[in-house]
Parts: sequence; C-alpha cells; structure tokens
Amino acid sequence: MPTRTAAQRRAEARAAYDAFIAECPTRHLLDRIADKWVSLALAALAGGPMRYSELSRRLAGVSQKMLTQTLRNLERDGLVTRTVTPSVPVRVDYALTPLGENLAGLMRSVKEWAEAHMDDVLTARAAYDDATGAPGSG
Amino acid sequence: MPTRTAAQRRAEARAAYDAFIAECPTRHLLDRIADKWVSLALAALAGGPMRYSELSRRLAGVSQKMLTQTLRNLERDGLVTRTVTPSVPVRVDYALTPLGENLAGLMRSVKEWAEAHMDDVLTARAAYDDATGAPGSG
DNA sequence: CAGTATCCTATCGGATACTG
DNA sequence: CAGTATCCGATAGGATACTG
Repeated sequence: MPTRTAAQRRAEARAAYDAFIAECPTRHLLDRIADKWVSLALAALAGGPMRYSELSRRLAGVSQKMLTQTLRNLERDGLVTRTVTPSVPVRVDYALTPLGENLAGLMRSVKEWAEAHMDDVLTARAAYDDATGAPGSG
Repeated sequence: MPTRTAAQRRAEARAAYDAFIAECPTRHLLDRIADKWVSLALAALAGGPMRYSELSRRLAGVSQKMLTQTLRNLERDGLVTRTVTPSVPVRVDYALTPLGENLAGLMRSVKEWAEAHMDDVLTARAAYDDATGAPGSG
C-alpha cells in the first residue's frame, strides 16, 4: 500500500517543520529556547558580549550549574560564541552569533512583555482567585 | 529608620519591573510564559477560539494533565477566557483575551523562529559535536 | 576566574483510572 | 466531552565542594 499520496508529500514539503507535531525536532528546540534562563541570557547578551562573571551577576540568582549549562547549550546550538583568553586568571567572553541575535531580539520582547504586563496579570490573578475562592499564593 | 532614599525611590519608579532581578515577580511570570506548552497553546489560539478537544489534537502529544494545567494558568493570568456551554455533552471554548493576543503574537514568532532555523541549529550542533567529539544524541 | 563534579530534593509531566 | 485524582519515574535545578 502507498505510504503517502502526492498531496501529502506536497503538504510536507510546504510545512517542512511544524512544532505542533510531537515528533518534529522543532518541538525539542522550542522546549529548549522557551526557557527562563535562555531568555534572560540572550536578553543580556543582546547588549553586547559579556564575561561569565558578568552574566552571573546580571542573571541574579542563577546557579553556576544552570548558567554554564544554558551557555553550553546556546553555544552548541550556534546561538552564542565562547571565546577563551588564556590569561591568568583565564577570561571567557560570550557573544551572540548572527543567529543568536535574531532570537535574542525576540526573547527580549518576551521579557519586556512580562515586565510591561505584570500589573495586568496580577490584577487578573486577584480577580480569578477572588472568584474561585482560591488561596492564590502567587 | 528610613527604608528608602529618594534616589532609590526614583530608581524603582523608573525600573518598575526587571526580570534580571531574582526577587522580581516578573521572573516568575517569565518562567511561566517561557514554556513549550504555553507557546504552543497561545500559538494555536491565535488562529481563533478552540474547544478543549481541538486544542488537545492540535498540540499533538500533550497530556490531559498538562493541557488543563496550562489552560488554567493562562486563564488565571488573564490571557485566555474559558466559556462553558452547558449542553450535553458539555462544550468548553477557549479564546485569547486582548492581553493574550498580545503575547500570542510574540510566542508564535518564537515557534516560527524554531521552525525557520531548525536546519541552522542542526548544522551548528553537528559542527559542535564533531569538534568536541561528543556523542551528540540530540 | 571559570568552570567541573556530586548530592539531593522539588517539580515536571506522562500513564492510568475515574466522573458529571 | 472535558475534565479530576493519583501514582510514579525522569529531570530540573539549587547547594556544596573541588580544580586548572
């Protein structure tokens, strides 16, 4: 039996990647970039290259583990470059690649959306909790 | 004792919210919206209102638990509305609020970014894994 | 300075079963 | 149809200690 019709093959070619499909690799990519530390790291680097310690301070409260893990993933995915200067002590600079800059702009918008609409969300939460009689700890 | 100086109060008023600060409530909000299921749900609803079962099918592979949890949070945060039609069987429609539409556009861009640059990322990963000799399972 | 390695707990999130 | 409730393994992610 035929596995795909011509129409299906055409549809596939047009769709290429679709994160709505569970098996699509973009689902994993979306999961990776839709992340608190990723958005903060990219937003920080959007202002220019930064050293590890600078990032650590800028992303207040981030653990070494998460910062390193986030930066490694971003590097592997081609979104940031890691430049080691073998001085003493060693100096490591992180910078956005062109690909990373592309996404950084987007993630900065998301971060700014959160900051701009915090009050609206807080109001909505209060109304919801009031209506449902929920504790509303957040 | 004075809790804040005039300078501090001015700085606060200007900064308002800043997700780079660990204690800022926007940090939690960012963590909530920077999420795979949130971005997919909002992206789906950007096309118009949808029933629970429609969303369940569109977000292929999502479990009832995660879909319901995601929608509840979005409702509580004032990003979507939930409309119950007490027919038999019951019918529930989800739609974006104006606030939700605002964010949905952004999250759709993120989803589309992932789909558009999947190949670039795949190439970068291959190069990274090749250079480091890593297994590169992803 | 810029990590790596290990431990450990909280939460994420799927599977399954049940309900109005 | 649109959920709720429960169980449970996977992993996210902080704390701490150590290293070139």
